Amino acid sequence: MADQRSTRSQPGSGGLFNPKAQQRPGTVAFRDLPGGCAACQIRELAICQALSDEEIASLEAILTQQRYAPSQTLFYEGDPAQYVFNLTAGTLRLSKLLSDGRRQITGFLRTGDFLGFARDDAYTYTAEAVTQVEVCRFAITEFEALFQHFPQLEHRLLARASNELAEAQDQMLLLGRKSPTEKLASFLLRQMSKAEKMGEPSSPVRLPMGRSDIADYLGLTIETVSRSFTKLRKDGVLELPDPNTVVVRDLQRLEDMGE
Amino acid sequence: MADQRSTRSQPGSGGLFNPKAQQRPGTVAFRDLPGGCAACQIRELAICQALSDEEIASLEAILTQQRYAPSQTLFYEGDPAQYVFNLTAGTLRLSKLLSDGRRQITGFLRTGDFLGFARDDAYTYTAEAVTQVEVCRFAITEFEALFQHFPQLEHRLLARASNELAEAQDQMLLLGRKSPTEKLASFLLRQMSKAEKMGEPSSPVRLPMGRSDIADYLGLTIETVSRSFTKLRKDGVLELPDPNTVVVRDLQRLEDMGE
DNA sequence: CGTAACGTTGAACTGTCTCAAGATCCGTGG
DNA sequence: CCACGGATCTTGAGACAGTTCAACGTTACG
Repeated sequence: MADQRSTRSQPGSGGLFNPKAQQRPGTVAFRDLPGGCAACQIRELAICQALSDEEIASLEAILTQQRYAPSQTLFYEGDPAQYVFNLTAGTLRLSKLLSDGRRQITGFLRTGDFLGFARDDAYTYTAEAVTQVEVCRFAITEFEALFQHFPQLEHRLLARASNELAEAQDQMLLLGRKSPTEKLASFLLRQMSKAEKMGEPSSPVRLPMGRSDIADYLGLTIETVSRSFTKLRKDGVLELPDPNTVVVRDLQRLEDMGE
Repeated sequence: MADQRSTRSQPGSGGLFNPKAQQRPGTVAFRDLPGGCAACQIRELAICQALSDEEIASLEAILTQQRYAPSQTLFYEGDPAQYVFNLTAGTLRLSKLLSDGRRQITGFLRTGDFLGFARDDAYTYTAEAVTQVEVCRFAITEFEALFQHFPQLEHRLLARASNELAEAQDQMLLLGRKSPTEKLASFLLRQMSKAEKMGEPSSPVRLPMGRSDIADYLGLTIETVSRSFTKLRKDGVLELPDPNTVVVRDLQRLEDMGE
């Protein structure tokens, strides 16, 4: 019934049982962007997209840049929500836990994604770095104050939220009704399309997360994920030079399985 | 893409194979609200909440009221998105289909809920009436035009979207990691809290949807849903005077099972 | 070179689904 | 008023997909 051994403690993790967790060890606030937002590479991807100079300046005035090492936590489910974030580099996972340790990952975030909105002033999920991560961090109160003057910002957030909602519904269909192989195929297709959207090649897909993260994202065990990879490989749909690199050999068949 | 037929034809259904389906048989545009929005009972629940008189007037100018009979369809997944809706009475189900007919219900909507935002101008899910339903319908173009003048409206929608997103994540946790009994318990608890929020009694909960809808919402079969109900009943947690009425006998235990 | 984390594979188990039959409720018509 | 048919729900028995438990392989790193 329960997937008890939900692993979680990882090396270098600034987790609950690390006495220094409060200090977010390894987290660094830094300023290494000469020219500021104006020179930001990912402006086009993020909420900053198509904002006026005045708006950008207002955002820039209240942001702090931060770095997180792999498996470090940005915040825990239930923490009082103080900040919102814009991911400028790396991959993040959002997850929720049941009291016995079963975990569900609700999404992987990439460069350009936005996170942090909460309900009743508490985060409803945990956010952890999968890879090395860089974010722009804003105090929620300051961020929301900008809405008054820049409705465009809120408009952009609503568009993003609608999109996330549609993705969440796709994921519900996946979790509730797809077989393990279908789940994995859908997952890989989505990773590919996201990579493509960022100008990366879509065929040798690089998966930054491990099998355990994939399992908890797809509602499976790591063994079933591994077996599904093996099945797709034996069927000639994929090649796996290493566990984190997927070469698609037969896109048509992958698509047939995914939808 | 959508497999329209998917078992689900129900008596009185205005489905695809009904020759009059294009006309939405039984759908009635009506005006039976003397006094208009000003007199609307559910203003406090809906997006209209706390809008100025001017804003309400603008909304009222572009709205059409409509009625749908049980199992009638408001729109199908993939339809070009022309309208957004505010549900003023009854219960609605949102669902997505796989090509072979497997269905996932992504949510049940109640009085006061808002629906219709789409991606790329097409609806991403199907919306059907569970009970008799009444809605206020707005043309999307006209509705969005209001954002320019009334940012408050967009603010309200963002708040709703954030909330829906949090609920969607709860549902992912449910679908991916909970056992059938836990799923049913969580479902009942949520129905109870929603009923309570609308001033209805929380203990004899009325479930407007059938077992098949519950199954497709929880990612189970109807048989497993039925067996889970039976289990909760035999354990003394519930009573079931009839299949659509749930009396909670042991709330503590229900809560323990749900989370 | 040894150890630990991660991934893969195998064998057995078990929970959920599938298939099938019976029970219940409701509207309709004899 | 009661019999009938259809839809929905419940219950049972058996099959099977995915999990659990366990061992082994691989890679990275001190």
